[in-house]
Amino acid sequence: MTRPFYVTTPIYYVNDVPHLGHAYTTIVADALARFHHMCGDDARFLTGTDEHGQKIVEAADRRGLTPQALCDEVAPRFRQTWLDLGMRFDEAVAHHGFARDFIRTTEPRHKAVVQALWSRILDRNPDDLFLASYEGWYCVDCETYYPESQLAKDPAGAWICPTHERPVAWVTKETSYFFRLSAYGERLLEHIERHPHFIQPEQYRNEVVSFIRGGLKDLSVSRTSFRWGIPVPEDPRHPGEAARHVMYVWFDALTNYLSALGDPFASPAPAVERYWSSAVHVIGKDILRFHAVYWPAFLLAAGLPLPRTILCHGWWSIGGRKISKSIPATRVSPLALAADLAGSSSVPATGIDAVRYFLLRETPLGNDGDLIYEGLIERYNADLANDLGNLINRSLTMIVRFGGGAAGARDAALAATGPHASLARVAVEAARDARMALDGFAPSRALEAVWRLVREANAYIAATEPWTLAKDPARKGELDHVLHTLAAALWWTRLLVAPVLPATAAALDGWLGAGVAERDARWPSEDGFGLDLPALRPTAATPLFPRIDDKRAAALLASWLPPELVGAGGPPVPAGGASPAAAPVAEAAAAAAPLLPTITYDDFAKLDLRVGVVVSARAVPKAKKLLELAVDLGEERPRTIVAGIAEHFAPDALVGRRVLVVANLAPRPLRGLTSEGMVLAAGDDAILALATVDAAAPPGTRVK
RNA sequence: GGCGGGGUAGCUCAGUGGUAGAGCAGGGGUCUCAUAAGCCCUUGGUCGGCGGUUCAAUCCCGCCCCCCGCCA
Repeated sequence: MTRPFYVTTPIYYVNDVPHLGHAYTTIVADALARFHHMCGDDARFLTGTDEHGQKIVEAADRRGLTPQALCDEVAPRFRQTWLDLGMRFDEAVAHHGFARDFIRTTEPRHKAVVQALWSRILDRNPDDLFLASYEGWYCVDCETYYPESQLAKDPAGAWICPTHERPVAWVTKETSYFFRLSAYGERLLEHIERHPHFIQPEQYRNEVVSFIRGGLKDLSVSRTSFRWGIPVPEDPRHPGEAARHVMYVWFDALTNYLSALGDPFASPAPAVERYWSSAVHVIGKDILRFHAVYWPAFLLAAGLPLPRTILCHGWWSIGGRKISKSIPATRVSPLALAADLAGSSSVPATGIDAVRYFLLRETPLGNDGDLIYEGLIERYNADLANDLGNLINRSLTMIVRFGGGAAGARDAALAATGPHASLARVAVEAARDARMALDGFAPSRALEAVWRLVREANAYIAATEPWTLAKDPARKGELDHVLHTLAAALWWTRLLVAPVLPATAAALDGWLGAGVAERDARWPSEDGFGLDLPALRPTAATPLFPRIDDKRAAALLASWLPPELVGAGGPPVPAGGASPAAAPVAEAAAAAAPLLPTITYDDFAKLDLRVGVVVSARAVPKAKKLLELAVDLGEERPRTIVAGIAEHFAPDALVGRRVLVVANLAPRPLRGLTSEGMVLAAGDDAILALATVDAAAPPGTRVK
């Protein structure tokens, strides 16, 4: 009997437009499900949409729709996004080999279980659900009451919710059902104590513990102010009262994890019994408390087992800016980003792989991440284009060219020696380390481990030089072994990257001619390197991850960064503090690099800036970035100036241009030349433009 | 204010009681199967600050500063 592994994402608020934050959570869960399936576990994946609550009613009213009609219209946005990202639902078992489910809280199967859960709590612990009235500030978006100490004020002096930057409403004396959360503090602490992996990573565990120790307040779990929710079941203690209430959104929403498995109180309840105790809830840190405190308390009250792990991750920001409605540029569409990255790839779906790779590799799970577009391109080029994509391409080319399309033949004696043995050792370590990392929910570590194999395979090619072997018929056996080993390295790479890079794995299957369906691919066993190859019929590949050259990088950056945010990639904007209304402007201004310390006029006067005219320009041999310029400053002879602008300007394009030169800079030896000054250019890491003058000032003219 | 996490090379991060590592970026070299990719070599750090324990601390203890989070 295989081990069950049940992984869930939060159900997303149905009226949201899917953005990178949603995609991150879902991709983490998806990669874990794929990994566990490959390890032979009985994996199961769940995501869905949260469709009840007052804010849905408001949104529907604005559009003149019924709440249900609105939900039916917009719920497919999420489903389709995950489909577009390669996660099938209907035929999931056929494609991935494991079950995927998409649940909506308006489905009958969900409502029935929520009501059953409520009734069960009422049966077992009637005191845990009681009527009381309350009043206070309420944020519709959070579905939560707040004391004034936790609220902020907008410029007009009105209280607003700090998370949603939206006015809170004063709700008076509404009678509602309360859940006696205060009775569960000790039991929750005990569970957390006994199950060290219940809340991960550990920083969040500590947070929850201290929150519980601070004392738990009873929780309002129903509403009478709107009807768009799951009705509270009849309460014999208060005839007629229950009919006025619908359930508090969190009681409803959290229960999806269970309702997707069927009725937990039915007998038998096969899916619940099989999967529930293995549940891993992947969540963002904003909803930690609901998952690590409220949800387990509900379950305890109902006498149900708790999920295995609450896996909490950080937030992504975009160029240092929190993802928010007020800054549209932060609402990055994962699909649009993937399409941009795919560019001219022969396999467009690898754009999705690139996004998945970046999100999982860039930042350790649990930490906040920041998407800096320059960094995205850098990582894409370095890891995916140069290392992985190029490895795939060059290896298959050689297998086809030098091996006639056969994957060669293994030579056991040779395999135990030199670079052959070394590659095998690294492969085994990569498989083991990546497995341990993913078992421990550390995808960034796992990818790091896998890339040790990718690099070693590139080094293996350099060490064995198949092109040299191919010239000497006497070394045919050695060549065959090298090609076989390369095929083995590709095969293992294909397996190890598959949880994160499914499209890459599929493309490799095609090129390798491996007759193994995705659903049957298994995580490599530790002693199988070179021995576990399926029958292969390799064919030539085409570039999977085409390198993004400077020109395309500039175009992509220009399209990603709207004009008002150009300069992003600088220091993050300080969180909080600034008043929400003023935030966009303040953030745009703050995006520029911080100023250097103030200098005096005397400091400035030490600079001798001159207008120069470029007389000639040529690339400095063997230097990527350097141009050797001859610049006329009106002196006896032109200055030689070595400038690091070769990646952005062709030599010919510079001749005749007026530039600004620091003329009294101490000469500096560079590449066997002596640079006698410095050309001013705009841009920090990436040069954007040369500084110049707007009229034909003669060479040597002082600038101040 | 309380609690927690963190402050290590330009960037993103590992790490250990014996005076530090990886990837990227930078510099040099080199092969040609390959996406001007790869491979090899290499420059960078008083491991936030000050004390203490120790033969020895970046790692242990105390105080302080800064950042982030949760709570009040």
